[in-house]
Amino acid sequence: MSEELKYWYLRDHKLFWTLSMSQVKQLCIITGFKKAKKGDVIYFSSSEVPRIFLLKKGNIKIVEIDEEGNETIKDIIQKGDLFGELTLESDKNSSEYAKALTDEVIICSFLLSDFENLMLQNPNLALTYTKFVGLKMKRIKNSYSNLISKDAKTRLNTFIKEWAEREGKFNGNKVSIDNYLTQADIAQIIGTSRQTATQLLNEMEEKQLIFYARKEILIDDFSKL
Amino acid sequence: MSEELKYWYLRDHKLFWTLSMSQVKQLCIITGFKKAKKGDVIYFSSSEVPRIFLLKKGNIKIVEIDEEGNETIKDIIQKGDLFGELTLESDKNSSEYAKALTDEVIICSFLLSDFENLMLQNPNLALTYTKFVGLKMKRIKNSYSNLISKDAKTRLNTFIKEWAEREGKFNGNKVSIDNYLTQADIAQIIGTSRQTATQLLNEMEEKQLIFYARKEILIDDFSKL
DNA sequence: CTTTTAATGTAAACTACCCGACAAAACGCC
DNA sequence: GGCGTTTTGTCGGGTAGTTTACATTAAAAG
Repeated sequence: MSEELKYWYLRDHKLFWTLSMSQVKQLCIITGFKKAKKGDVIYFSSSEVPRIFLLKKGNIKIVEIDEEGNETIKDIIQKGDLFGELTLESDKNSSEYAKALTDEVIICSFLLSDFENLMLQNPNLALTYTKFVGLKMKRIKNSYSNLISKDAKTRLNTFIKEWAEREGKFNGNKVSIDNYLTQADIAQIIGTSRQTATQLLNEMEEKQLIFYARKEILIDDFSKL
Repeated sequence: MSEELKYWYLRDHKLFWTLSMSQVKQLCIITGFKKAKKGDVIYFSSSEVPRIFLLKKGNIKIVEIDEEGNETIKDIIQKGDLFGELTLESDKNSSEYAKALTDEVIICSFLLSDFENLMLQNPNLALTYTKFVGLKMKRIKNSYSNLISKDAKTRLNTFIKEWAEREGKFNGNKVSIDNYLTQADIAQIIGTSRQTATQLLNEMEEKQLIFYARKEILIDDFSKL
């Protein structure tokens, strides 16, 4: 990949619009993973040097393994999202890592320390970044409070709706979503067992609300969801 | 309350250590609620002008009411914590508000816009603040992922442990916590019904792990929890 | 085109938890 | 000190969702 292109990836992001080209170059991007296969582990939060990552292409999930070996999905990252040491504070005792959900994944990364320096020079960046983190927090809060108070059916429903809104291709009331998740993934996200997720999905299919396939999900009428 | 004291309340907070006195004065603190009774509503997130609040004394909870009128606890705020428009972005359609949990509550507040200006002048403040918000996000994430993957008993257990660590007075392995929560509050926090919470608390009492009273909770041996 | 592996479907037993209903106790107030 | 209100205690019936266990189907690998 050309030198210029690497920087362009960053400039492309809303967060860096206020910066000059030379400032962007200060961030000194290092990686550009490619062609990670589905299921590949691509990053550990406990990596030596704290970094911030930017996903340019593909989809990944952030998961955590607890003592008993149970995997919990922390986050789904999509094109354009930042992830990693977003809190500007490295957290040694968390065992989070990222798994590719799609076959082609492109990631930029820069050092946390470089980013901090840049923020000191450019208060506007700091402000934008804080709002950025704040937004992320708000999203997380929302999705979690859904998980707690609603039952599995409602959770699945809101998940599908949000997914469609974020990534679906709309065609009138019909929506098609590029499906890079298995039913097990979906189950994890909405906080239920794989079997219940399957049942609920089939239930929705019987009601002609959605049509689930491994590669694609079709919504017949978004307003009916 | 004396003018100087108001500013002192802010200077006292870690977040503002890097600021000069005159800078703190720019924030132009306005309120200082006092003697709110338990259960009193003291703040609406949808207030006219976006603000950030600082709790100087007492304890409050942030709750949200959904369409059906169900109350969900969003956060427990204690002495020294910031709350309000932390994301630097006002959110009109959220119906959050704060309720006093203790009888004496003192709150400082300043305008979001003043704070933003100050951050632009002082990048270091911006950096510290971002870390602050980040930390909050991490805490929220943790407590929520607990809610999802663990059962009620474990949830109660971790809640009590964390509570003790944050606020308990340790005396060897014995801990005493100043209890400003009802069992119904605790139930809300750990995401279960009041009855289940009562049962579990009594169960722990039978096992001599804790001794619950309305004003105080005693832990016989913290390491046994 | 066949084999292997991963993903989906289905069913029954089991259980943690919710919900309603009511009793007892503790606290605040006149 | 008595009285209303809030908080806590207790009991079952009902159910959503887990778990185990296995069948089937779709996709990848050879």
